Amino acid sequence: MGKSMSSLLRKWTNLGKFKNMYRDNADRYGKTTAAYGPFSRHRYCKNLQLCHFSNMTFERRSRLDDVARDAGVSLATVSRAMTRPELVRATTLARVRSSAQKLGYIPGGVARALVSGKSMTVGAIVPTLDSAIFAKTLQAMQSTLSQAGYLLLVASTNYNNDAEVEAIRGFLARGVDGLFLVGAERSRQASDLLRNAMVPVTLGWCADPLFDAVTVDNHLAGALAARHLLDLGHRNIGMIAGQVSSNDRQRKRVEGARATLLEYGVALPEWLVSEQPLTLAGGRQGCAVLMSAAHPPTAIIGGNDILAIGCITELQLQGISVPQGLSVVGIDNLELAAHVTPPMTTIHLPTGRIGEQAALSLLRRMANPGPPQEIELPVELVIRKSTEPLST
Amino acid sequence: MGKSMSSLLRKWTNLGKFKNMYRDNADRYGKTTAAYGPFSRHRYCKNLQLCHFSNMTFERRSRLDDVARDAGVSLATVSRAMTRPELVRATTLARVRSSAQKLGYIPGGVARALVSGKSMTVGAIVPTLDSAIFAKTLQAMQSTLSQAGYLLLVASTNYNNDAEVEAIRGFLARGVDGLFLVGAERSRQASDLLRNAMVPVTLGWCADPLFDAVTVDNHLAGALAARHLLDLGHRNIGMIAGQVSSNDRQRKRVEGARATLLEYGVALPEWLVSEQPLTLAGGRQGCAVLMSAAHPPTAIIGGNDILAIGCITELQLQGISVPQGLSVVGIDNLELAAHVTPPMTTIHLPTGRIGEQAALSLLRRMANPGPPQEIELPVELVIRKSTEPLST
DNA sequence: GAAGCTTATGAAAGCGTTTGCAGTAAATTC
DNA sequence: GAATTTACTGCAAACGCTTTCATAAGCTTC
Repeated sequence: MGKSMSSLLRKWTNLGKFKNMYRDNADRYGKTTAAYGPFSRHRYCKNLQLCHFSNMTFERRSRLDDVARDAGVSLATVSRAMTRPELVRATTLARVRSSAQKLGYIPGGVARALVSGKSMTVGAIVPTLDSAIFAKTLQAMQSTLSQAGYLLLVASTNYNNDAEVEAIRGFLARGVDGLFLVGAERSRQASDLLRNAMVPVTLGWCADPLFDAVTVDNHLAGALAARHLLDLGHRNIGMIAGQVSSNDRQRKRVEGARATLLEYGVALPEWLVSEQPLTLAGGRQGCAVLMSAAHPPTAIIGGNDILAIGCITELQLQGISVPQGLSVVGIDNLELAAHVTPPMTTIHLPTGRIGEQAALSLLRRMANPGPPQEIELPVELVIRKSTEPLST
Repeated sequence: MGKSMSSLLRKWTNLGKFKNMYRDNADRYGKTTAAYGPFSRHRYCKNLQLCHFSNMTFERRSRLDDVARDAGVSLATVSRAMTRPELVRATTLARVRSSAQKLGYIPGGVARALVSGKSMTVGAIVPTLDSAIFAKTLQAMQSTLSQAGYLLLVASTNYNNDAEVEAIRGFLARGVDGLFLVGAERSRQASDLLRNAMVPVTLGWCADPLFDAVTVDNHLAGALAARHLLDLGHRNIGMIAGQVSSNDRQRKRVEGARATLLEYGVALPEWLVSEQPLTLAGGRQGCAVLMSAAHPPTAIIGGNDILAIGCITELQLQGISVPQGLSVVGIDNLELAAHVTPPMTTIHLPTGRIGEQAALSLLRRMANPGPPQEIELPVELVIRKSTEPLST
């Protein structure tokens, strides 16, 4: 109806024949909108909103102009009162604040983000949230960021590169102000996205010359574990690790161990490295594999604590006591490592500090641009009761 | 300089005396903006952006109108091509898509959120990320949400009510489309905020008639643990729990255990309940406290698995073997519970499913409003090796 | 081949903030 | 008390999209 009416109108006024009549159109839009006002999407919904837990409609959230009206000032003044109170007179400020309080005003971060270009959120992409390591890192990160008024968006990839690309794209689309990622290896597509992101990126655990990074020396962690066992006299050492082809942290740890062993003339052949999922079950499975070899090792390095603890469990089940029958050393120093029986020797990685430092790095870089910077955090051997000298 | 110039101008033209000269002002703004164009904030920065890792300036991220120009269509058409491709002609669509690809266009979610009122993010607030339970829940949640195109914002409260209020406010300010919270108890301020939020809220673990919830029967979990020990003949039972005054989950578990014991005429007095931080160390400490009593219990219930595992560790250290010397039962059924020595009897809580169901609940409620709904997930006793009949 | 439908496209009006500039009230100076 | 400076406040543009309405372009149909 409305449509044919307006096409009739078009004929009558013969407007269709004119070009460059944008102003004219605008005028008509003005009138039309006013006429259709109450029925147009925006006008109609503008002051009402459906309540999600009762199907009733309520008044919408209050905006800057509601507060302005209530306080009898302009919207701009309210905005300034909110963000730069030193610019408004004390009496006005008080009036605005009490109005805001009264109306339960909550600033609209979305609009704010649009105009300022800052969303006050950073995104973190980790392989999985369901891991003590990443959980601890994210906890530290979130806590540091929130002190600076930033919120943390999280995504997990399940160690899948395509999921990572999707997550990056999603975060970029949401306009995050910074990005945290684990490891330095990723698909070409992901790298391209990051390089063109124009958003600070900080990597965790491993470094890439293109980005900021908070790292630990994974190679050294492996080396330290190996050296400890060598020092105890072990010469037949096995390792249970994650999938080295897709996990640069695990790969470097294996390489570090291998290189150190080699210094002592001890080989770490493929068949003494069992690649397993990074779970307790994986640790047990890896242990079973290694122990079923012709010459089972006298000591085992876990690529992380979870693998090492799984390994200890399996050994105990097989009736092999730790450390008398076999020494086990882990990497990470989870809280758990100190509380298993026997308390586990492991390489301490400052997991929480990685998150904290990554947050600080992001915060710094958001404030001042500059060349990429790597912060390397120290790793350290923690000797407990799961390792002992080789009994001859 | 500019200022005094313009006040001089004001005098000369005597404009100051006229009221309602907004149109006039607008005209002058128009000219002024055009004249100052290249020096005004927006114009100046509009096409350049500082690169965070090199101090160089690059071209800004491409926008809808860049793609439009490249494809030779209007901005509106590009928008439609992105979000409702069925509305544009196939050939146009292809042209737009290739332009978008070429320019590396990433949609601006912030603007999108502003106009649509949907930010495609949901917020989750948990006591801490650094806990296997919440980590697992969030992992499941994130994974379910991301399938629906939603992103997850997280915050942690460290069991602090004020932090929770801040987090809620922050999330609301960012315009989250849904909110997930743990437990049903919170400060008055937080409740008010949630009630007026006009955003779906889903609670986890405990229910509140005002909101949707995905719960487990914490009372039953405690009861099941107690009944299991009673069935095994134990009559002197202790419990290590979190702080019941501020943690409704833990409190209900204690209450459930106590009620069930009472059915058998067994009391659970205050001195047999040790409140501890929810850590392994807390579990050990709680165990030490209980075992130092005049009549130490013959069985202990852990308010969660972490406490129970800490408890087992402490017992082993004290030379008490589990289950021969003392039975221990946990609550949660973490992956770890099956892998400690001895494998631990515990109450299975569907931790991951809580996250998954909470995500689905939020997704449902964002689509259709309705009265609050509670989904209760089953709990179940899992008997392993840490409990055995009371040896008389 | 004119009239009517249907489909594709374009112009511009918002969405709720921040902020540059202009103008006005208040404070200070002479 | 007039003139000048300073402190505050207001208007409107801009942020990058989505969507409404109008029109233009293709189709049918008689």
